[in-house]
Amino acid sequence: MVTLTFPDGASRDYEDGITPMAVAKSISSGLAKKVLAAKLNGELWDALRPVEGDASIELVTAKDPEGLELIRHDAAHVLAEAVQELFPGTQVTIGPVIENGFYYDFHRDEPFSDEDFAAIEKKMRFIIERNDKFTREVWDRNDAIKLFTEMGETYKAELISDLPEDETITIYRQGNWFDLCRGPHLPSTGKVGKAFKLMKVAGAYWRGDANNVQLQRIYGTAWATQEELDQHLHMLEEAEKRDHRRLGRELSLFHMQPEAQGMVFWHDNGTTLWREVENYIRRRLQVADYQEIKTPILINNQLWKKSGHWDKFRENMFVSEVSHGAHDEVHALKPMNCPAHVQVFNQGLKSYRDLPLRLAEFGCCHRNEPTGALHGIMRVRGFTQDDAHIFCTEDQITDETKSFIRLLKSIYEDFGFEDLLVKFSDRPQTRAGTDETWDKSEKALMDAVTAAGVDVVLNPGEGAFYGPKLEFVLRDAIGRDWQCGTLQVDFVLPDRLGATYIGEDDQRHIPVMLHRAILGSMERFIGILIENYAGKFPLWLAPTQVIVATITSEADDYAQNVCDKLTAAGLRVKTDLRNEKINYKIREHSVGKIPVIAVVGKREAEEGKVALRWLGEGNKQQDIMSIDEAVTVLSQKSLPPDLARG
RNA sequence: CUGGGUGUAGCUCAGUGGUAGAGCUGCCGUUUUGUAAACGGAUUGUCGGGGGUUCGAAUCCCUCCACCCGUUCCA
Repeated sequence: MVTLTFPDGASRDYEDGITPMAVAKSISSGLAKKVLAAKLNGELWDALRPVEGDASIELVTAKDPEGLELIRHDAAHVLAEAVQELFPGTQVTIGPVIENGFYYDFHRDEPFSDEDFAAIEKKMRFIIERNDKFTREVWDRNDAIKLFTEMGETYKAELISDLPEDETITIYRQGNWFDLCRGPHLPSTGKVGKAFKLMKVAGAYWRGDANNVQLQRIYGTAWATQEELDQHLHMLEEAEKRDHRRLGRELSLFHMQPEAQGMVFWHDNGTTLWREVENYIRRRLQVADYQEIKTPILINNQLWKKSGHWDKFRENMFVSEVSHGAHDEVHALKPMNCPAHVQVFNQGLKSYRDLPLRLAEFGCCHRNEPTGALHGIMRVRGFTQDDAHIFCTEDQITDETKSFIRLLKSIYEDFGFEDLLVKFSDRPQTRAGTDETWDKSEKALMDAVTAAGVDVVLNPGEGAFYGPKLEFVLRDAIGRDWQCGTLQVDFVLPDRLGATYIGEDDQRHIPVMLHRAILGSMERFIGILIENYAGKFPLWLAPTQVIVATITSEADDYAQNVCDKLTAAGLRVKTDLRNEKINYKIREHSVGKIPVIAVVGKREAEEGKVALRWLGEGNKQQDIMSIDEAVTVLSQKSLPPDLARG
């Protein structure tokens, strides 16, 4: 007899060896059809595996996150079986569940291609149709290794030998096919359903190590229902439509070309966007008591040797060698701004009264990233950081961090990002500084985030070698995460570069340096803005805010007059006097994502009015008003959020 | 860095050994237009670069480059 307790607190007795499936049947046949697995005392359990003793039980269906994971996991198994049937000689390795789906890594000499997908999917559907039961078998370790070795499945055999001694080795069977697997699984392949799709094939290393052989990874997505699959595919389409590379071209924001790989040619529109973002940050920093500076891009390698970059970062730096008659000089483009900022700090004697000293720069950095790492304007070789270094005492770390987080959150919110994830990375294996220093700086940082009321996710051992760091990740309009801001505590660099201040005790002390960025890089952040807004920028950011479009050429002079008045009020305005129908102009500028179209025809010209049409899905509403009113309304609405707050 | 894919007009793409194409954009003309595409016309090319095979190459082979998707790394 076993006693099972249900989530509602009720408990029932069942005979020994009862399965969760049988439990479900005892409740209702409808539930029995839906049940995929169970949670026994919180542990996921096969629906067909007998219960071992008293437990709390929770039945898992496709509606539960765990149920969806099982569907994806089993889809991976079905994929593996299908592939092995269609491509004999292919070895299986691992096939985990990932966000939105699953993948399976195979070893096969010939490449898979997208064209194989149709056949594989067909075979998968066949296996699912067949509805084979998943059965769990516990194996002796050596027997299992022998089994897989004899089958030629060397990867599986290797996996088993590397499992901890006390681990139970389980094999799951589906029909004639089986796989090493911890489980649990669905009752049968049929429960995987039809809402799956193979997405792409890519290379991946065995155990993620580039020194190992390369495997072929087939990615798939799987969902509980067809609707969810469709929704997911739709989201992907939406992401493609928002792709900043596409919008960058369509809206003429920027372009890139092979002669300057990983560097951006900003066009007029993109530059306007940049300038608005930069000016906004500049205003925020000014209020937050930062000083803005500008330091050289090209610096002699003597400094990089002192800072340690020449040792640690040389392969990522662009180096310039120039011959000056007899002697050569070696310079490098700065990959970071910090050493240069210390040089500014070092000018003149600093007192403790000068601290905290916050030096900010829109610093243009270059890093020689591998080609494969580049991606549009999100990951480039030449980028501008909204960088700053706060020189302070150890006691000031907490307060500085607190006010930094407050500033960062407020800035993200102004751009429409409400969701923020903060990662806390503590001491790495190889590090500089004593344990006491690390204890102190980690505590100061942690106290600060707690005081700022932010939850953090621990990222153990991922800190910089010179100190712990915070990483700020924001979530965009379609649910994607982007790492932008960062704050790093540094006890090393100020020491190396000889930064000191005179303390209250009249002695020289070494300041702590906080490296911090909010947007991260202007390029990436603007890329994120493009995708987040899908090119439909809020009025204050829009490269062109208003188009004055005429209905007939009789209104040309009047349109120019309207344009002049709006421009004089500081708005970014263009006229469209072309010999085209108003329908044509409205469509074109709507597609061009211009926020406001000011339509003027004979009527408006006679009455001294404008008809404002706001960008929006199927928005036909227009506001008719005098020119002066339009100036007032548009000036008000185009204020950046910080200025709008007054 | 490694695996796969792609590279043809400004954009999206067709063209698999025999005279380089379509749609959209742009340009010119007609149309003076009332809220998401008026009509007509002409033009548009180192077929990613280089080399090779062939009577003949966008097409086959070699090589280099860039981009895309993964992996990795990061701002």
